Amino acid sequence: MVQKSKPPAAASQPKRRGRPRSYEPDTALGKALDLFRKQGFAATSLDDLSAATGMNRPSLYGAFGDKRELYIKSYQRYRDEAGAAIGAIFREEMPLRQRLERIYAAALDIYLSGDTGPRGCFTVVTAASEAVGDPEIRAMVLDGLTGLDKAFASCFRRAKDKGELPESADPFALAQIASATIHTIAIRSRARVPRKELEAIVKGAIDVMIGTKG
Amino acid sequence: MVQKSKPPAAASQPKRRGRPRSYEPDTALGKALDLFRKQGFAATSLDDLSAATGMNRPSLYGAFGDKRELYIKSYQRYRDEAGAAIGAIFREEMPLRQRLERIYAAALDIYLSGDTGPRGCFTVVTAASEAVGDPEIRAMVLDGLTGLDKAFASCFRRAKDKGELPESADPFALAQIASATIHTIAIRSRARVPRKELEAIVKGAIDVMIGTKG
DNA sequence: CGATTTTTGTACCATCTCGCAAATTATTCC
DNA sequence: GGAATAATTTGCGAGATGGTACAAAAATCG
Repeated sequence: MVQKSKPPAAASQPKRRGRPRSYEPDTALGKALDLFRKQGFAATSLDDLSAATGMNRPSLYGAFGDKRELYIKSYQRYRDEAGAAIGAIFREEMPLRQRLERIYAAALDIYLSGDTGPRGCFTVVTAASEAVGDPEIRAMVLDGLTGLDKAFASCFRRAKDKGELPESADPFALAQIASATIHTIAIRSRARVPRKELEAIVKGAIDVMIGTKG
Repeated sequence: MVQKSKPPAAASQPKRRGRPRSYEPDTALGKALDLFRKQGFAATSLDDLSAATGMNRPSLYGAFGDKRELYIKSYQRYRDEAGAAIGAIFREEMPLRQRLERIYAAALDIYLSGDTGPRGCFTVVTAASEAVGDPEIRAMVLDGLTGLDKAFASCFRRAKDKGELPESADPFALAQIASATIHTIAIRSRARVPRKELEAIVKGAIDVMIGTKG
C-alpha cells in the first residue's frame, strides 16, 4: 500500500498514537551497552538492566526483545560507535605514523572509559564469552575482527604505495600485528594496566611496524 | 608435635582415616577447569560443575570451597599446566625462530583443544570477564600477563646477545608484540578462526619480529 | 466526550541459584 | 566389635532469574 498523507517530518514528531514512551530508546540502549560491557552477558540480570535504563522489564522486552536480543543490539550499537570513531581516522589523509598514533589513542579512549573502571573492547569481551556458544554472535564478532584487519591492511598498503614503508614490508603481516596490538591493549585495559603503560606498548609496536627498530 | 611412625610413602597411600573419596581431586579440578574455560564463571552453575565432576554440591564445596574459590583454583591449575608446557620451550636451547614457532604451536594446541569447540586462553577469558570486578582475580591475571611479557623479553634479549637480532632491535618492544600475538590468536580461536589462519598470523608476526620483513 | 492505541506499572510464575544442615555410609584405630 | 573420623547423600530454603499476564495510564482520533 502506498503511503498516504504522512506528516512531513519523519522522525521528529510523528504523532504516534498511544501513550508516549517515558524513555529514549537510544539512550536506554546506551545504558544497556554500558552494563553489558562492564559485566558481560551472563552476569547482567534483567533487574540490573531495568535499573540502569530506567525501564521496567516489560518495557525493555517490548522495546528490544529478550536479553539476548538486547545484547546483540547493544553490540551493534557499540560497533557503530567505535567504527565511526576509528573509521574516520582511517579515512582522513595523514602520514602513517600519525594515523597509527591517532587510531590507538582513540582505541584507548574507548577501552579506558567508564565510571567504575575501564571496560575494554566489547568485541574482545564478547569473543571471550558468548562467541563460543552462539553462532550468530560469533559471526558478528568475526566480522568485527576481520573488519579491523582489512582496515589496517589497506592502510599499510596505501602507506607502502606512498613510500612510507620499505619494499620488503608485508602489509598483511603488519595489519595482523596492528590488530594484535589493539587486542593486547584491550585485554590489558581490563586488567587495569594504567594508560601510560598501554601507551608505551603502542609506541613500541608502532616503532616495530614502521621499521625504525627491529 | 613431631611426626611419629608415619608410613614411608607420603602421597601414595597415606591411609587416611574416614570414608575414602569417591573422586580424584585432581581430575575433578580438571573437569571444572574445562567447564569454566568453555562457559566462563557466571554462566557455569554449581549443578553444571557437579555433573561434570561427578561430585555433588556439598562434596564440591568441601573439597574446593565456594564457586569463586573453585574458579581461582581452576585458574591456578591452568596456569600451572600452560606454564609448564610453554616454560619448557623457553628454557630449552634452540634458535630464536624455532623457539617462537614452538611456543606458538604449543599455545595453539592449548587454545584449540576441547571436545565442543576451541576454548581459547583462560587468562584472556578471565581478563575479559571477572578481572574487572574482582581485585584478587585481577591480580592473578595481571601476573599471568606480565609473566609472559618477561619470558618473551628475556628470550629476545638472549637472542640479541647471541647475534640473532640486529643491534637496533628492542627486546622489550618485541616481547610486547610477541605477547600481543599470543593474545590475538587466543581471541580469534574463540571466534573459531581455523588453525591454518592462526598459523598464518603467527608466521607473519614471527617474520616481522625476526626482521626478515618490515 | 468516548473509542482506540500504545506504553507503563504491578504482580506473578516456574525455574534455577548458591550454600548449608542433617543424616548416612565407609573406612581406620583401638 | 565399637568408637572415631571423614566423606557422601539427601534435601531444603531463601533469594535471584528470565519472562509474561493483566490492568491502569496517557496519548491521539473521530
